[in-house]
Amino acid sequence: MPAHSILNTLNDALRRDALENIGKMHMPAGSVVFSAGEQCRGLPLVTGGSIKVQMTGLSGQSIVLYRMGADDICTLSIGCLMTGRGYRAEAVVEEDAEALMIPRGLFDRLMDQSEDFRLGIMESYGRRLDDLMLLVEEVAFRRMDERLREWLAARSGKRVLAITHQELAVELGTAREVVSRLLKEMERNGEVLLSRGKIALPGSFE
Amino acid sequence: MPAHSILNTLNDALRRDALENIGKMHMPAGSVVFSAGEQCRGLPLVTGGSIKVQMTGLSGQSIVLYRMGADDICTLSIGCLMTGRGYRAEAVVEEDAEALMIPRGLFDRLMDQSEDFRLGIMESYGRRLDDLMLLVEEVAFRRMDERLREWLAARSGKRVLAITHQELAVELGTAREVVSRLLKEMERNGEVLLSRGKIALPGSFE
DNA sequence: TAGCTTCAGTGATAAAGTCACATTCAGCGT
DNA sequence: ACGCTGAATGTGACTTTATCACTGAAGCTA
Repeated sequence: MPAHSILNTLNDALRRDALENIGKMHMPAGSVVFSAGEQCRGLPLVTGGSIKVQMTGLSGQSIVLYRMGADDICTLSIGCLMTGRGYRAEAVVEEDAEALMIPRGLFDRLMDQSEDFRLGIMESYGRRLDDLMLLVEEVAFRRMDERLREWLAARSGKRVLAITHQELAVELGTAREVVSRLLKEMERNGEVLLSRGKIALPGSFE
Repeated sequence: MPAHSILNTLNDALRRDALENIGKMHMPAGSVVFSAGEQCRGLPLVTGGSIKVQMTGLSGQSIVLYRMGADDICTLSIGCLMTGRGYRAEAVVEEDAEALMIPRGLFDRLMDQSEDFRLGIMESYGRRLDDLMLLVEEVAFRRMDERLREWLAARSGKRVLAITHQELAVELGTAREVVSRLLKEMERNGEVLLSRGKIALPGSFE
């Protein structure tokens, strides 16, 4: 079965326990892992693919909070698991994803009996808090044109991005018109090449 | 000693352990609990007063992320404690505060041996994540005049707030001028009464 | 009371968000 | 191949927020 590094350090007894109780999930791109208000039924350990977590405000506008990929832990689920409150955000699969689902009982046993498991969970939590703090700062203080350029630069491995302006607006937490205008400006500068649902980055058209 | 509810459920052995190893801290208003980059030396359990956690961006601008009060746990410290990375934010005492400082070793023992302690830590983490997610949404999408009014309304218990426009700007993650203009507008509407370093709320001057 | 320092007010301008609508494109059915 | 339709994009007009560069006012201290 696809491994998750947090399981590597378990002793034989716990490993057996884990093998018996872990559920395996395959989720095709586009599927919704959980949505706002929903109850949590276990802790997902992501083993592959890409999942984005986003929230929708009262205003109806959405913003992407962070992504999960191979070897990530869905820290957000732990809080829901422990308190019984529903999710505040929703998670959508971007690239076909796989995850191991740890049910509540097993989670409690692992937390009780494995120091390394606890350590992994705590580290994951810490990283998530850091991410969110950085996001707050970015949203509050940074200029949108810089943030857009950085978002694109971070994905310059792909020569052509298949994304609409609306989706990009949700990534950055802004309005579609703002993204459209900035991209148009960038196209005039020769920084990108636009077509319906696609953004071609330099290197792909020079 | 001032209690923290997370310690209430410990059994006798752990309680003794705790009593022997917990450090007690008194911090006067204005003192800095920790600042950015600093290493973490233990987990603070806040038992009284008020501490604000804020971060300063690359731009040099700051924003208040959240506050801690009686019975709160400084979740942010756990990540630093586990990974050894420095704090990304800073914490400043607003109203004289007290906290119990749990050193790393004791924290590990409590996490190992008390299910309730673990539960308390996880719940605290969950709440903090929720807070930060809500803050992201607020900063990204809500109007500044509404946010300012809500901030003031949440403190309408005090008839007169002793705060400068600059401090208020940090609370909301905006510029001082913006706060000044909005407050001036509110004063024209009779919603507040301004004087140097003070904001008088309705009820105090009607 | 003169001089300093901090706090607050304000005009000008740029960036970003909002609203309303026009235009363009891709896919689909006939 | 043609025209329809819905989604995606373009854009003007206007408001809100951010930034810059000051001015003025309040309180403190020597």
